[in-house]
Amino acid sequence: MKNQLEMLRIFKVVAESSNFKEASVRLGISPQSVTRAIKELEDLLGEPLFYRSTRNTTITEFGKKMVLKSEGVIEQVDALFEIQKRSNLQAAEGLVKITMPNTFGQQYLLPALTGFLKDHPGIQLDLRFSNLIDNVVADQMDIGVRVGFFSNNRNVARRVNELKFYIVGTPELVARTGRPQQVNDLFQMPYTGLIDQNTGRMWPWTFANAPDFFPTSPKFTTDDPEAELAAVLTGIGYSQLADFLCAKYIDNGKLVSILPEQSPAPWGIYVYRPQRGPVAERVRVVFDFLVQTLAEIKLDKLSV
Amino acid sequence: MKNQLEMLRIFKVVAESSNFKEASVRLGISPQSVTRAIKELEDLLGEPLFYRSTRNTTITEFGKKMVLKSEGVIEQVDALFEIQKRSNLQAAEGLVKITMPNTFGQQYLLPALTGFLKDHPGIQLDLRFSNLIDNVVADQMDIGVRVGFFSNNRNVARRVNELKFYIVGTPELVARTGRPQQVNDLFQMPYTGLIDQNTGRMWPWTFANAPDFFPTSPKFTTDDPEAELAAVLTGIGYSQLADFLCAKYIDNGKLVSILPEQSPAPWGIYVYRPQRGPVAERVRVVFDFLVQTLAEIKLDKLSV
DNA sequence: TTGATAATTCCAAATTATGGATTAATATTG
DNA sequence: CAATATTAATCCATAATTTGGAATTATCAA
Repeated sequence: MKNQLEMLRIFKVVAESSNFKEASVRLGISPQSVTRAIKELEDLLGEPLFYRSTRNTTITEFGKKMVLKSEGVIEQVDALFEIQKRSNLQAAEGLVKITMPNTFGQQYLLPALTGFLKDHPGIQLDLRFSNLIDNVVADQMDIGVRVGFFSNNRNVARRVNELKFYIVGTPELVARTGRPQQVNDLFQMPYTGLIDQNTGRMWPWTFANAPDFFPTSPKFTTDDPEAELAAVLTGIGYSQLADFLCAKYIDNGKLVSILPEQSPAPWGIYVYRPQRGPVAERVRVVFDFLVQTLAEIKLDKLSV
Repeated sequence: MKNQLEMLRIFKVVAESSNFKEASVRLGISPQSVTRAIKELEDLLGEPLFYRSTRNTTITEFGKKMVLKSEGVIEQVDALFEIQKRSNLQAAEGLVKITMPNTFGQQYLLPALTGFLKDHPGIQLDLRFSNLIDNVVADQMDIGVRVGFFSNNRNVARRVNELKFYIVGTPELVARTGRPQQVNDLFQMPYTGLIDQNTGRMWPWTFANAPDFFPTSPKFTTDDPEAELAAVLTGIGYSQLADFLCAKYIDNGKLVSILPEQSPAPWGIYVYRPQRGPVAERVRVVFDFLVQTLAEIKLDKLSV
């Protein structure tokens, strides 16, 4: 395989697929070609891109980094070759509706998007902040940003970043209760709970090497992550919080990270849009901007 | 010409040359290929890149713009593919994921690996302790340590040490039951059993010159080797234990080794890693360290 | 244990790229 | 003004590369 760019294109699709076979169908080529392209790429890069057996294919950490870079390069090349088409098309203008999580959206996306609007005077945005996954609303949206997982293949989804979770408490709290040495210790100490607005039930705490914990008797309960953060900062109890909420407090010493080695697998941050029909230019522009922006954000300022 | 990137590379050199012939010399290809590449590029872009006659070639305004963009893209692609050259030159660094057995790993590997980390500040380790052989997890690991056998030839496995097994009991127990003189005597006496987490079934006892024994009515059952050791130390019953668990107790007289001449063939301790694809330097370094370390460990302090 | 499916390897066939020979065009020179 | 020299373009046989069917191996599920 002499064609570096083609290898990257194949790699990108494989990374978005759950296995080589699926990728080969999407690409309209044989699975053999996929195998060869990935192998060639791995040889060139000197590092594996996928952990794979005949029944399982998962991307490596290195692979994840490479996808983002590859996508950038591919987009640029395609942009080069579509210059004449672009000028033919209508300019990006019109209304774009986006749904996103409350806290995360207002903290990270709102500032970026207002900046974006200055560069794209023809575009209007309609932002809906909600932690609820409401399909009726979602179906009327052009773009969505969500944390967690999708089981929905009507969408084109891009995993653009990830959220880590930390168990945290104030230094005073730690002094009072003693530092928990293992996961089980936590459940004897005061803690706060967060309601999942979708189900009305408590969010479980998850760990790398311990079963999920469903808070049964929290000192404080809310359905708003920021409120929970505020409560934790007062020293009411321990909590498992997303890095974008608590990282800065860990850095400045207001909070202490407990049992960091028990951090669960990080959650994905996804940008998605409905797959129906051709994509309007204005939607594509905003979508690409969000993907770009979110991929670059450093949510976790901690030095691990 | 299918290779967009190659076309851009040729275009770039032509733009820097005064004519196609010169470019062909610089590129080490024939002038025909240059002609074709530029023609193809112009067809794709829908616009001429050079004004040319047989005696003169000058770049168009459109061509000038394209050179700049092409150079950007080419640099990015090259940067992508030069990652490995840098990392090959540099010291090993990055994340290495290792899976290992609970007890054995924490007792022998954890101390060694934490020491290793001090000498290799660039390396991060992700250690997963499990007695389960879970392929889904295992496939995402860079290195594994296991006791026993492999049926899997996708791995590069090194047998680095071995585990011996002893039938042991407390001196009090021996005094109470009388010292077993042959294997069959054991089965009439109290004993403990260990569950194989992979199968949910009892581990058989094995002997040099007697058939395997499947504990049918143990006084005490667990799936954790350390718990079984603790039970045996209380004098509940006899057990067949790995040397790294019981050797020191035999030495200090807390346990007595029964029928040592019936010890089964020792089990291998293996360090392995997936065979596919190239091996990252950081993985190689840790792998070699583990092989080295494990080969040197004296698990059995007994003088046989 | 069997059946089904995915990844990989091998290899012959199909496709694509290559450059020598030729042709066409045009500036320079005698 | 014609002869000469030089270069781009075209044609085409050959070389090189890519492709996917068939066979192999591995793994999971029933």
